[in-house]
Amino acid sequence: MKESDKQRFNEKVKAIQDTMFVLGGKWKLPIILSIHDGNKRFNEISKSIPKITNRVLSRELKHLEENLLITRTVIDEYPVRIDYEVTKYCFSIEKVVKPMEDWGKNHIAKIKAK
Amino acid sequence: MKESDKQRFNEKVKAIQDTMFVLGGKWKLPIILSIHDGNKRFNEISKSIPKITNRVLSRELKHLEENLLITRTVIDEYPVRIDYEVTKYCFSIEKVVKPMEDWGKNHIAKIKAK
DNA sequence: CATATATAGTATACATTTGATACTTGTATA
DNA sequence: TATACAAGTATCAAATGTATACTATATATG
Repeated sequence: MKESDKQRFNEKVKAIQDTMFVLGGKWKLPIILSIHDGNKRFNEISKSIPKITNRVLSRELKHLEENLLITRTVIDEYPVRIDYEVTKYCFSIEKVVKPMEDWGKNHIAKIKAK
Repeated sequence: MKESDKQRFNEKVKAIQDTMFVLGGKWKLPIILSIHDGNKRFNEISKSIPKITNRVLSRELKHLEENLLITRTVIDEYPVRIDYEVTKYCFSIEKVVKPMEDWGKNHIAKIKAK
C-alpha cells in the first residue's frame, strides 16, 4: 500500500469513526428521535425512552448540543424549565440514518435465516 | 403518538441500533478494511491496526464472523494458520459506510468552524 | 407555619467492559 | 536444550456504565 493510499484510508476511517462517535451508542438516536417527536423537556424525554437514566440522558444531551444537533434553551420561570429542540442541521443525519435503517432491517432477516 | 406509529418508530430504532451493533465501535470497520486490503492472518491484521490488542481483535473477528461479514479458514500446517477474508455480503456495507464517510467529513469541518 | 411538589440535573457507590501484559500449546529449528 | 512461531487466552488494573438517592429553588397545600 502506497503512503498516499494509506493516508486516504486513514482519513476515510477517521470520518466514519467521527460519525460513529457523534451518532453511535445506545441512546443518541432514540434521544434525537424523541425530541424530534415533540418531547422538549428533560423529564419528558426521560420518560419517553425506557431504561435511560438521568445521568446518561444528561451527558448525551450535552454531547448532542456540542455537536450542533440539538439546542438547549433556558426558560426563566419557576421552576426553571429547559427546552430542547432539534436543529435544522440535525435533519442532515437522515442521509446516514436511512441507509442504516435499511441495512439493519435486511441484516436482521439475514441473520435469522442463518 | 398513535400505537401503530410507536411500533414503527421502535422498529426503526431497532434496525438502526442493530447496524450500530454490527458495525459500530472503535475497531470493526478498520478490521474489515484491513482484511479487505489483503491482510489475512491474525498477526498481519493486528500489526496493520495501531493500538489494537489481541484480546479485542480476537473478539471483534468472532463478532464479524458471526455476522457473516468475514470468513475464518483453518489451514492445517505447522504452526496452524488461519486465513480471514471478507465475504461477498460484506460489500453491502458500502451502502452504509459511504454516507457515514461523507457525513463525517462534513461534520468535522462544521465543528471546526464553530 | 410545616410539608409536599416540580424541575433539571449531580453525587455516590456499585457493576460491567475495556485495555495491558503475560502466558498457552504443539512442533520445528538453532 | 533453548528458542521461536501462530493464534489466540488468562489475569488483573483502569475506564466506563448503571441504579439510586439527593440537591436547589420557589410555589402550592393543609
